[in-house]
Amino acid sequence: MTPPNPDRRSERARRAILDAALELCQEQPFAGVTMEGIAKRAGVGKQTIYRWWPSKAAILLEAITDRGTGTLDFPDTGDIVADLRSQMSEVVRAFNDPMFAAYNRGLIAAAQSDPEIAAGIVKTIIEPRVDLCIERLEKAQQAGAVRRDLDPRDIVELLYAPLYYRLLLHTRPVTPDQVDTILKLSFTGIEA
Amino acid sequence: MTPPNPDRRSERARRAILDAALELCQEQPFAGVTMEGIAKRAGVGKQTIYRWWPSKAAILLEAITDRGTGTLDFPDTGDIVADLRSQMSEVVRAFNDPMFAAYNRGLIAAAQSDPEIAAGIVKTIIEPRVDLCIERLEKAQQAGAVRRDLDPRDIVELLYAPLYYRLLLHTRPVTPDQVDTILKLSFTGIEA
DNA sequence: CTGTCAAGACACAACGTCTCGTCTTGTTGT
DNA sequence: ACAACAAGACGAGACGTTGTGTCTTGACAG
Repeated sequence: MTPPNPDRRSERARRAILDAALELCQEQPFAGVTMEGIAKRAGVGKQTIYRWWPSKAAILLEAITDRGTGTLDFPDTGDIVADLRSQMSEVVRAFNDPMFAAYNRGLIAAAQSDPEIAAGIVKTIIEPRVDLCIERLEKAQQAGAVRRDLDPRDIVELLYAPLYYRLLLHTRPVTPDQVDTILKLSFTGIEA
Repeated sequence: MTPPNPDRRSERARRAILDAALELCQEQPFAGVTMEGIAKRAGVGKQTIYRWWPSKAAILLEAITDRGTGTLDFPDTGDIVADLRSQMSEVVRAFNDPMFAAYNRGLIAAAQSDPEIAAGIVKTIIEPRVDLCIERLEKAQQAGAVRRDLDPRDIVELLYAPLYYRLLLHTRPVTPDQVDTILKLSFTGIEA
């Protein structure tokens, strides 16, 4: 009935819930994690979870953004290709970390039937990183290393989409080699 | 105990189940479809479903491949860019069909926690289409329209991944414009 | 003293297994 | 060829189990 009062919220319970959710996701596929399991592990009443979160995906999303990978920066050595390679390789490394891959796959799967989660993923995970990459690409455009008549947002998509494609469609493993391939194809073009 | 005998399987029940599954997926998100609901709609015992399929995703996968889009061909007018544009636009149209988009999203979401479904999607949906595109690209390479030092499989990924990226990450809507953008970027390259 | 907390009871829904009695299908005996 | 038969898939639904989301209780903290 009456909405909960955030001022009186227990920070201890909140952390316990986020920690428990992350732990359980490491031990089993995201689909197998339950609200009851999280409550049990966290030593918390179910009501306390339902009071603050609408779904387990929402918990995981907050847990991940809370332990924000920290710095979140984009290298700038002056060599755009080298900078992209190092940043994209970071993503490859993350996708090959079983835990991180599980988080991503689980969240994106949940997003397919939950628009709020989809919006949350874009806003808190994707967009900040895309924006950094766009900034770097704009500098490269001004430096004359990248064509100026292209929308940096489209370039980001062209570069990173193939990584997500393999992660989610399970066609081929995501490897460091793929980064080199993507960069070669997208920079010089496929036209003869 | 004893495995079921496919020779004695009722084709009527099989079709009723596939039809019911498709119907229900059109009426609600895939996550809301249940085995019991399918059985009810199909006028079928639950055991009959569990005897032949391991999960609802497996049913949907078979239902889709059964109503195979039929022809499944890749145009060849001699103009590789025009051919790619028309075929990719077909994918865009499919992704914008609410029903088809729901199927795809639901299946791919299920694939994130079910390796068999993932393998099934790749084998029966993705791969045949990728192979056709590869064939067409190889012709274009021989005709001198596309660089010969590139693996056609990588090119297919570069072209189609951005479509799936938007479909699954929900960043921007999948539009016909996107096809033009992808073709422009990937053919001429982003390097200045 | 008001509202969150931990704990768990509660009704509900779907799961996957099972048990019926019926119907279909392929085999066998005449 | 054709009936009688056995094997097994069928529709229906009961069953125990599990997770859902809400509600109740008493303790405790702001």
